[in-house]
Amino acid sequence: MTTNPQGGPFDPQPDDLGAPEVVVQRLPLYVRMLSQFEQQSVEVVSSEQLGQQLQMTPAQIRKDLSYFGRFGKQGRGYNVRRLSAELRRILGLDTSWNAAIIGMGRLGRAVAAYPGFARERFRIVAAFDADPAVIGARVGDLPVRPMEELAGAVQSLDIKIGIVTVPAQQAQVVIDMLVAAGVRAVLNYAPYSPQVPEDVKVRAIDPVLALQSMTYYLKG
Amino acid sequence: MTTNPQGGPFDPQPDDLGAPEVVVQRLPLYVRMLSQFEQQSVEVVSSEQLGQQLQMTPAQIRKDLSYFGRFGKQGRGYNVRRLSAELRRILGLDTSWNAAIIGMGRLGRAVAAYPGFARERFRIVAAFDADPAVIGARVGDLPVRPMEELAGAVQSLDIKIGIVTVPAQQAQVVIDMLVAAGVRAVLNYAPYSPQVPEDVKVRAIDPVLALQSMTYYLKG
DNA sequence: GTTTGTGAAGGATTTCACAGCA
DNA sequence: TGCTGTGAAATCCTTCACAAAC
Repeated sequence: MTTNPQGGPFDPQPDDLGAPEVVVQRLPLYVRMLSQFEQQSVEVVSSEQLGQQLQMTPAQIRKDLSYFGRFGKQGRGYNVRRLSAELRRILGLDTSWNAAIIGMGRLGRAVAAYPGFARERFRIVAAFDADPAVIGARVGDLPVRPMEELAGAVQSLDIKIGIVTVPAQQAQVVIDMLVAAGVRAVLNYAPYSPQVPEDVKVRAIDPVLALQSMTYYLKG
Repeated sequence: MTTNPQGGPFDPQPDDLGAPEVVVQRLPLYVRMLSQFEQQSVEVVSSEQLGQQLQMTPAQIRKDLSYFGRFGKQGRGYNVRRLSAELRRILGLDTSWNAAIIGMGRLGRAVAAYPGFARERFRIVAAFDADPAVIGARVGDLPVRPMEELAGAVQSLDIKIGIVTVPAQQAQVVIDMLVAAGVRAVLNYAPYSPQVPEDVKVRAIDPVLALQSMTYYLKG
C-alpha cells in the first residue's frame, strides 16, 4: 500500500529519502547496539560482529548502511562513535522531540511514567483526557488537560508525536484530532488499527498481537 | 536468517506450516478486526471491507488466508463468526496459554496489571525477580518468586511464554534461563536484542525503537 | 452481478560474491 | 590479510487478473 520504490544509485548528500521503510526501521536497532559497544569502550566493530549480536547477516547490515553513505573502512570495520553519531543524525535523533500523551487511565499513567522516553530525548510535554473526573489532576508534573486544548497545545508546544493510550473505541477519533492538529507520527497503544492519511506514520505497541503470533509456533 | 521457505501448493489438512512468518504475524490483526465486526453484529465481510479498515489490499488478505484454507464464499465474502473461529484455531488461540513474568520493578508491575492479556486468554501464572527485597511481595495475587524457582515453575505450571521486564543488562541471562527451562516464546520488553536458538520466537515491545523509526520521516 | 481463490507477474528485500581499499 | 561497499542473483512477498462459484 505504501509506495516504497527501492530507488537506484542515490545522491549521497541528503540522507537517502528512497531508503526502504524496513531499512529505516532497523536503524534504531543498530543505534542501540552501537551504544552498547560504546559503553564497553569498543572503538571499532565489523558488520560481522554487529550481525552476530543482532542475529542478522553481515551483508544485510552493510547493505542497509550503504543506503545512507559509506561509514566503514575496508579491512577494519566501523568506528563505533562515528557510526552511532551518523545514524542518530540520519534518524533525526540529534534533537529532542516533543510528544503529547492522550488517555490518562492506568495505561496512560504507566506510559507517562516510563523513563525510557526521556533517556532518548523524547519529551512528553502535555497530557490529555476526555474524562472531566481526570482533567486537572497531575500526572508526574503535567496537568491533565481537556481534549479541547489539544490543537492549541500541538501548535504552542511544538508537539510532533502523539502517544495514544485511550481504549480502542476512542482511538480513531483521538487520532483524527491529532492528525487534524498537524501531528504526523503516532505511537498507538490502543488495540485498534486506525485509518490515517498516507503521510502519517503509525507504530503500534500491542503485546497481545505479539503473543498471538507466537502461539502459532508453540502449537506445533 | 530464519529459514522460511514459501512452500509450494500445500496440504490443506494441517494448517500450513510453510506459511511465511509475515503472514502469520498478520493473522492476529484479522482476528482483532473480525471481533470488531462481530461486536457490530456484522455477519459477512468481504476482503474489500477488511482491507479498507486495515489499510491493506484485498488481494493480500485473500492470499494470506489462502495459505490456511478456503474460508469464503464467492460472490458473498467471509462469514465473520466462522473466519474468526478458524483463525483463532489456526493461531492456537482456542486454548489459554500460561506465562511467567520476570522482573517485578515498575515496568513489570505495570505489565502484570494490564488486563489485556487475560482478556485474550493469556494467563500470567508466576512472577519472578532476582532482588531479595522484592521476593515474597505480592503483585496482584501472585507472590514474587526467586529466580531459582523458575525452571521448576515452568514445568509444574505448564508455562509456555516468558514475559521479560528486567533491565537490558539482565535480559540475556534471564532469557537463557527461560530457554534452558524449555520456554520457546519470549515477549521481550527489555531494550536489548537477545541471542536465542532458532526454534525460540522472540517478539520485542520497545516504544523507543518505534519512535526512533518515525523521526526519520518527521525530519524531512 | 459480486467476490473468492490462485497461478503468474511484478516488486521488494536479502544474500552472494568479489573488486577494491586499508 | 581483512573487511567494506555494491552490482548481480536469488529469494521472498505483494499485486494482478481472471476463471470459477454463488
